[in-house]
Amino acid sequence: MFEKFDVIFDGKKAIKVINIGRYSLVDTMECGQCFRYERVPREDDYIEYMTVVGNELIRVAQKTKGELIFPEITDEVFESVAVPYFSLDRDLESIKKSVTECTDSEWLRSAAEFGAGIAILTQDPWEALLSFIISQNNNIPRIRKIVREISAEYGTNLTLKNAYNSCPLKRIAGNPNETDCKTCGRCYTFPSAEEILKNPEWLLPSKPGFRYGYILDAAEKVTSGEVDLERIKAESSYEFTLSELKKIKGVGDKVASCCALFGFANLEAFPIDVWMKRAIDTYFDGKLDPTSLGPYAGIAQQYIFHYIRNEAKE
DNA sequence: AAACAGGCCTAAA
DNA sequence: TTTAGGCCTGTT
Repeated sequence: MFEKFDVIFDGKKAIKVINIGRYSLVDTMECGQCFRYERVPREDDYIEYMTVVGNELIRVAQKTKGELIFPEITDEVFESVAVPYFSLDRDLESIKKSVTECTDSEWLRSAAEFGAGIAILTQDPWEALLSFIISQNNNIPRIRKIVREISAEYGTNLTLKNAYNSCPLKRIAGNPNETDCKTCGRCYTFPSAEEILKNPEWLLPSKPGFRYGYILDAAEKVTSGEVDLERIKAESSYEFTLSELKKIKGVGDKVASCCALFGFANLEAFPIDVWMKRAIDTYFDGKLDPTSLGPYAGIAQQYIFHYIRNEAKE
């Protein structure tokens, strides 16, 4: 179980968390499970990100694996937002142990060792659903751009609410205009299904292309309750999550399983995309039964995904 | 300039 | 039940 205590960071009160295994902030944020993270440039050797979670702008920094610092966060936001989102309650080491005990593959064991610091975030199901609908036949920079622009179009700017007392992203080189939040789009809340349905044409400037109809169908079915996200969460069954989400046009196995894993915490979900297909062909003789990997097959998937994409780099 | 990007839908075997 | 083409847009 993690421990937390107050520290001074950037001259202000922050919360430091320790005893979270080998938690790696970089690997967790950049393994492709979420799209709204932003790296904040720093002078020192901390790695810092900011991200919008629900109605909160969260900053998080790391210098040493297994330790996290949340600058300027209140205890209330830490407990109610940061702990669940960053899955600080999950024991990464025992998850890794479970995965390695479920396989004979030396390659997968190496992948698990390599990716032991990856935590599966617990994202908002609706935002995850839309993000992965947008992700299809698309690349990550553009996915992130579309999500940002949709947020800026509909959402609320959280900059002023931030105790940082200014935009934490002023230091980000990619921000085209330091004073124009709408153009930057990084500090906005994500719109609800109802909000999108009220002004669907606001989606168009982000150029979602053929995904436009899919987003609309998702918004309609979620608003009407035909796809009941609350109930899916309550049932907490992977099979049920998949079958419900696949009622939405544009949601197939891959998008549904990503949403199950990253939005509904169905940790046995095993999304198979082109990268996974390649990995299975190359390292598992073309066949790998996800259920054989146990209750944390989804984390195994992340190990594999992360390993094939980064193995050569380190 | 053609192919591809962390898919899915539809039509046709 | 499986397979090929097409799809918006942007980048290489």
